[in-house]
Amino acid sequence: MSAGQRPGGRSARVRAAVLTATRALLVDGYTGLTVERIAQAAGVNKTSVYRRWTDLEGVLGDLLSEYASEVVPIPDTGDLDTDLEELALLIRRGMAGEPGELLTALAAAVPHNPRAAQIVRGFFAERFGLAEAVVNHAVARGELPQDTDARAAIEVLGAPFFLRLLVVDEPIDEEFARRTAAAVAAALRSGVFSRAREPHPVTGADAEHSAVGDASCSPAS
Amino acid sequence: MSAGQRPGGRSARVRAAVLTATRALLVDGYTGLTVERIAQAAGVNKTSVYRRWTDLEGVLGDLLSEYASEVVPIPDTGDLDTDLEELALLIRRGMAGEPGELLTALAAAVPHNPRAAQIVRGFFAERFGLAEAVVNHAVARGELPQDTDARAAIEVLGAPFFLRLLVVDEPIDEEFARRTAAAVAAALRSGVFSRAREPHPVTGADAEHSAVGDASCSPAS
DNA sequence: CCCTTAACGCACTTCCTGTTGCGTTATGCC
DNA sequence: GGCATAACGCAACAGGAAGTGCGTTAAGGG
Repeated sequence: MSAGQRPGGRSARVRAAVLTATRALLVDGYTGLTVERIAQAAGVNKTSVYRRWTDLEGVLGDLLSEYASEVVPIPDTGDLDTDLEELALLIRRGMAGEPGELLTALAAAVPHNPRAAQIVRGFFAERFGLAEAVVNHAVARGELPQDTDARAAIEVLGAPFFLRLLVVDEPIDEEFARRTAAAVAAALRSGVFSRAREPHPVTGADAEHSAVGDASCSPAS
Repeated sequence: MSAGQRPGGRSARVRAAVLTATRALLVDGYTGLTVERIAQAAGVNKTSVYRRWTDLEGVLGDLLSEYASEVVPIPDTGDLDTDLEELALLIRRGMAGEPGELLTALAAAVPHNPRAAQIVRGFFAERFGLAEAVVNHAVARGELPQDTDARAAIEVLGAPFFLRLLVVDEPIDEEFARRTAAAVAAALRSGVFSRAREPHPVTGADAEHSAVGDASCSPAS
């Protein structure tokens, strides 16, 4: 197998040095992060960085893909609430340090950098895809309707974290994570995420709100 | 009253020209948007732009504050589900065109521009604050517990929209808006957003909003 | 109508990112 | 060990956006 061209010591060393330096620079903020600075911190010439990654976002993307390749244990405790809560806490921890800064930096580049957009979207697609298992397990256990839209539920679960990370300046604490998870669990149980959305089949606790609209209110004119 | 220094025709004209030009440039994407380009499109020298706004983000912020000053009618139909759904559709429409591009551009600048961060956060704080009324009205009607955290609920409602706007590349359609609104409604009813959160009273087969029935039927608004 | 001066336009400089050409190093293979 | 060449370092360059000094225009009050 041809591993690139010449992956011998030096190339690997440069790559490692650059990624390590980038990580180090990321911890104290993305502001002013530039290829030149990274190269300097890595003890490498910026030309090498441009040659290998072509872009600042390329470096960040490479770094992100390292995190993406880390196997995260998707919770599977046999209980939907517990699984969602642990998942939320997992997301929270994942955003706490470097990955958070990394995502912030890449997300900022999305509007004017197609490659950055592709990288971030790919990351999300993969992570969300994995997380769907939590919902699908509950479906398999019969806790949720068969036609539950797992993807949509996970999106609602993850979104508040990113709002806080990217825009709002409020802490992403455990309380926040637990509450968000509980909200999604409640929504799931209500049947809102059924693809053919009809009032809850769950627990036979009929009582729809859809009844409100039709019969009782006959619009006069 | 001293309106600045000399608000006579020219200043106002330049200001209007710049903002209009910026709007026009925003519609076909934020990419490559720069002070120089705006000035050129406005038939104005870039020096004037820098003097007045000091920054590209300054111009965008000014534009955003115009949108912020537009009065949006917070839904108040007497029914939580309807209110939330209309609110979601309002958010959707608000993100459809220029404001969406505007928020995207400013959000991208947040990580490396404190002023942009302040502007965006201020915008969100105001808008979210207004939207809380929808929840608070429901509390006042007795549909929701007294200690419901309106802010948290609105955050969960709005977040998915921004995730799609800023990161993910999926359409923000009406179906999406309705589903998100329904999810938040379900979560609210489950008591998840009570500040003193107690283990689910969920699926309160009884706890029906039978009270809703009459209120929503207020004839001929 | 004139005078003061706020606000603008123009040309220029500065700064920083990203690129290129070329000589140098050291890897991988014989 | 020696050779071909991938990969790197260095320095100079290009391009574009931010910022500045100064002369010019026109608002607004007398």
